[in-house]
Amino acid sequence: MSVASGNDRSPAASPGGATSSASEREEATAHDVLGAIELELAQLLRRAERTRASGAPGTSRRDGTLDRSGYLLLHTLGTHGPLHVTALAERLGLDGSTVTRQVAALEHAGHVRRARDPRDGRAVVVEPTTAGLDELAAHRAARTAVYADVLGGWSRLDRALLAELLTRLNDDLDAYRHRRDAP
Amino acid sequence: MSVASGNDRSPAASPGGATSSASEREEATAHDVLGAIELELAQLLRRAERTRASGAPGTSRRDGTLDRSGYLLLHTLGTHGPLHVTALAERLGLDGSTVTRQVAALEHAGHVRRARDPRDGRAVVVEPTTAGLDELAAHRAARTAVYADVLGGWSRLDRALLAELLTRLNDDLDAYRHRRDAP
DNA sequence: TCAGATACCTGTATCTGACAGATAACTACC
DNA sequence: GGTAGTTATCTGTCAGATACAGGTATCTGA
Repeated sequence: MSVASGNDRSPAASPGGATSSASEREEATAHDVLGAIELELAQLLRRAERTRASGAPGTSRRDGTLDRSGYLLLHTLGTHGPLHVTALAERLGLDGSTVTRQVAALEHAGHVRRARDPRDGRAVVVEPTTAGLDELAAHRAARTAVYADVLGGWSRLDRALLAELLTRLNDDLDAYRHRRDAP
Repeated sequence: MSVASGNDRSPAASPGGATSSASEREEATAHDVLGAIELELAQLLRRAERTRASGAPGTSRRDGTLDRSGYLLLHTLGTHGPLHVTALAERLGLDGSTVTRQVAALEHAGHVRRARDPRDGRAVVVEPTTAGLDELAAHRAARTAVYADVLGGWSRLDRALLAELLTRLNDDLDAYRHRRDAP
């Protein structure tokens, strides 16, 4: 499990020229690490798409269980309490129409309740039902169990590191997105 | 706020083993960490899906550039050399039909070349073209640049840690998938 | 009151992938 | 050789997640 053993002889992209100074060599290394992160993330994401399509880890749906979108939406509601569709979209980083559909699906499954906001006739307050929260907990436990299996060989420290680094990565990706959207 | 303060993240025993009767507390903590990992990954993956749909980081297509699927396929070819469709599907963890279509798209764009295997008339050998490899390198540079921006505030050590942990995570997810498929 | 902003919903399109079935080619065995 | 079974690929069809555009209802301020 050597550190990022980049067994990756991509035909190009090698910073040309024999490196002379240490700083140049360091930059090349930094670049490689970024490339490795980029590649690993791409692979991770594609794998996840495949996983979602088939029924592997925590997926099922159509029988009342949650897919990832529903899971994250419900999780947001469970964490922040009842929210408007717009607020959900904002927190989830999604288009409002997408959230509308996800909420509709969750409502159909009995996981959330929708109600007009009495103080704003345009707005809809989305609130988790008890059944929804139960399903959320069960789903979360199932997903966590999968990761307990996947990460069975990891030390506690490495798991903690992964959790923290992923959190930071998410935060920084979020910041990046905002940086790009705003200006 | 570097995570890797003590640079020994080796699978050594948990530091501060002073906790004696706290096995219950430790289990709860371990569970929380798994839950955090699970949640962060779910968020990461969903974010990526959104990113793909809009045009943010490394997406463009239709003008000869690569989407993520094409990128990974081309990368596999660049790393392993010419491969059959089946071998590609196996390495990418995808259904053969999916690879067929991705290869067709890449061929249309001039990024790969297809040829019947002379030793097996059923098989098709997929090979990257020079243009494809160039595009791969350019694409990879662009994506790497995005991550250089996203991870701009990270220490070199944390980046290296992330790269390693992601690599291990991918490997273990792969192993998990095989464990589930085979038996 | 009326214009504009806001919140949500619906219609439509795209991207990615899977599964099932069709076709062509190879392999074994009699 | 002929026939059956296997394998490699392709094609048809479907589903999920999401975006964008446009529509309707509602609110807000002058």
